[in-house]
Amino acid sequence: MDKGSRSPAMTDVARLAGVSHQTVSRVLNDHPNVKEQTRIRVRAAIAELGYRPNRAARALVTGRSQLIGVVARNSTLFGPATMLSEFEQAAADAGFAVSVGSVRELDRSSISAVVDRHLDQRVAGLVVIANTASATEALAEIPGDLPVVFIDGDPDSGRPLVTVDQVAGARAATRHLLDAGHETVWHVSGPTDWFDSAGRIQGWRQTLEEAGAEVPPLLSADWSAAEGYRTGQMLARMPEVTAIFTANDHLALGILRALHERGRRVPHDVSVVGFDDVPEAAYFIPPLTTVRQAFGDVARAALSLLLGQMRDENGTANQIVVPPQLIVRESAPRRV
Amino acid sequence: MDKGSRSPAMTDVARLAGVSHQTVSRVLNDHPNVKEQTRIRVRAAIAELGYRPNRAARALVTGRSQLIGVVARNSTLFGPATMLSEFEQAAADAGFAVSVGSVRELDRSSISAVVDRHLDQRVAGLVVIANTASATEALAEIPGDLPVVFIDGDPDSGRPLVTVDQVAGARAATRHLLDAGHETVWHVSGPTDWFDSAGRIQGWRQTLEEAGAEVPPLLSADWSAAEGYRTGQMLARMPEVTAIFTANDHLALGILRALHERGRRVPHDVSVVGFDDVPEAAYFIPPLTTVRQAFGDVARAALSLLLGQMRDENGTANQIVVPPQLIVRESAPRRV
DNA sequence: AAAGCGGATGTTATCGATAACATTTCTGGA
DNA sequence: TCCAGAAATGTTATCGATAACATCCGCTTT
Repeated sequence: MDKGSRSPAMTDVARLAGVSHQTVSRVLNDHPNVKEQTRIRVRAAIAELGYRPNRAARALVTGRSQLIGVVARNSTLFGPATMLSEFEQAAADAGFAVSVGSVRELDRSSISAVVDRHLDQRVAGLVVIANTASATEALAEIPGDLPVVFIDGDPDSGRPLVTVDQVAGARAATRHLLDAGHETVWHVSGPTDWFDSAGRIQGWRQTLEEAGAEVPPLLSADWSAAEGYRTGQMLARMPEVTAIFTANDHLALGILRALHERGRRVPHDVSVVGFDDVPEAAYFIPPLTTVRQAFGDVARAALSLLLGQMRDENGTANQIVVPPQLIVRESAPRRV
Repeated sequence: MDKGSRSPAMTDVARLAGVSHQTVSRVLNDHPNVKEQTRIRVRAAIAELGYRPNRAARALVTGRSQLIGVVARNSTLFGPATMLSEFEQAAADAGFAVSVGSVRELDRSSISAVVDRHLDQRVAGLVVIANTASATEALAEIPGDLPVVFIDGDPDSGRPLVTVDQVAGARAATRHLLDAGHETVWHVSGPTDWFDSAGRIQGWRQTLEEAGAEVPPLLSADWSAAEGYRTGQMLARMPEVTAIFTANDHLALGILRALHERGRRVPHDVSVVGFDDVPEAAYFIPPLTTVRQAFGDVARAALSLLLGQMRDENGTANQIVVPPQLIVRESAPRRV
């Protein structure tokens, strides 16, 4: 429709509808005091011209844009990538655009730079996927009046936060292995400075202690299949290891291969449970028992917390915990 | 530093530096006609106040923001997720923010909606990750004067495009298997409406024909391990199948499991080559020979094309093709 | 019938930057 | 020494929306 030189502005709509631009603004923002008839006329003019409000102008005068900034680690890890994608969908449905700002490392200065970039844009709110404690420190950079929600952050910070219940997930995994008859369960964790890792370690340890089982030494790794493999080579040589719970599915993959190479059969000799339920986990050899995280739910919860903060000024620090779900497959059946 | 009520504006800087706000603007935009001494004074004032330009104001007056929109399928597939992440990094280094707009399906109306959202934001340019032909149609929605770069789009469109050389990758994979002594190579492709799939099919078929090898029926699937498994169950029962080239690593994973279940050894009985080189491919059972795509290079190339278009108006439709690399591992060694 | 009131609408100021034009200050030759 | 022309800087208009205030109108109330 915009055959003209530039796209129509509010005054163009106003002229066509025979009202002032302010009335157009009122219609757009659903102000109560507009006569129904006028509203209809304005709407018609908007449609006819194909008018769309200039967000830059709005942002300039209100000091706030219809933009939500996301701070995430530059990562192709399944969790964060899925989270971002889900969040964008949810935000779009609510009329918000999402600006991503990824960082290579979650250190103070990188985060500070990304937050600054977002502040430049006058984002209406910020979502921080803060897997590590170092990310939480970057709090200081964020102005107090800007709505912020953390995903996977520090549960004790008292800040609005959405997270998967890592402890419960780890408990379910460990419990499952104990119930299947194993004397104890070994755990290969993610990096210990990640909150996710910490929660999973805690759940694993608690469950063992409650069951009176011996707690084996903690093996910590990064999240990669490579480190899983390396750790697996060691575990494969230890006949007393019959049950392994890993902090994610890719670690489990590496371990499965190491066990396979050493001739230790899964689940006959060793049972393995992962975490995440990546789409291909069902096709590992053997199919992986794992803990599924509802990333979509987390993303939607984060958005709703954020929108809540943006509405009421009295942002009662709210925390939402999403329960995980154990998916049982062959690598760790109910009974060996 | 901003203890005051609101963040400092250009006039505040101007007052402190003892110049007009226009001179501040000139310093910010690197205009040539500013005395060195003045420039220094302004820079000092900027630093002292912690001033940062208001992008909304700039966007309003120039009609264009420092924002690049990305249109992508809502996807946690390794390729697209990596691409987005890499692109954001590159854009940030160049001073641009990235707004993501993901769609569930790459159909005309979804894309149109996302493009509209981006236009609302007055994006300075658009990157479309257009894996399928249907995405290309959405061209029509994009104003002619907006810089656009396609990633993985239609090579014949004549539009600026960056893509991995799928044909070359498939040729290398197929060639590798033929050189290892296989009579022919079976191919499990991705969805046939994806450009990636089409290129890989073409490279596979060409190589077989040139070698005088029989071309087996094409097996097409989606990108999932699940379909790889299903297809693999069929292939595993066919003794004449000794070499399989799959369109991505997850398909290969499913096939590996199916072969394993049927007792067909890899690579002794059957060789398998994937595509993508996901980080965990080296830890499949056995480690997967695959074709690595340099997503980082693609992202940076896309950005540079886009910036080029934004500078010169005469956007000579440029196309960049990034070569892939064959990574040889155990699933398909050089000699069986 | 006049006053008062609230609903509906219009007018003007404003946000913070760049664009366009105006003005002042340097230069280097004639 | 003076002047043209360029370099450096300043002034004012502008982008397109919302905020704040002003006005108009119709209705109730006394």
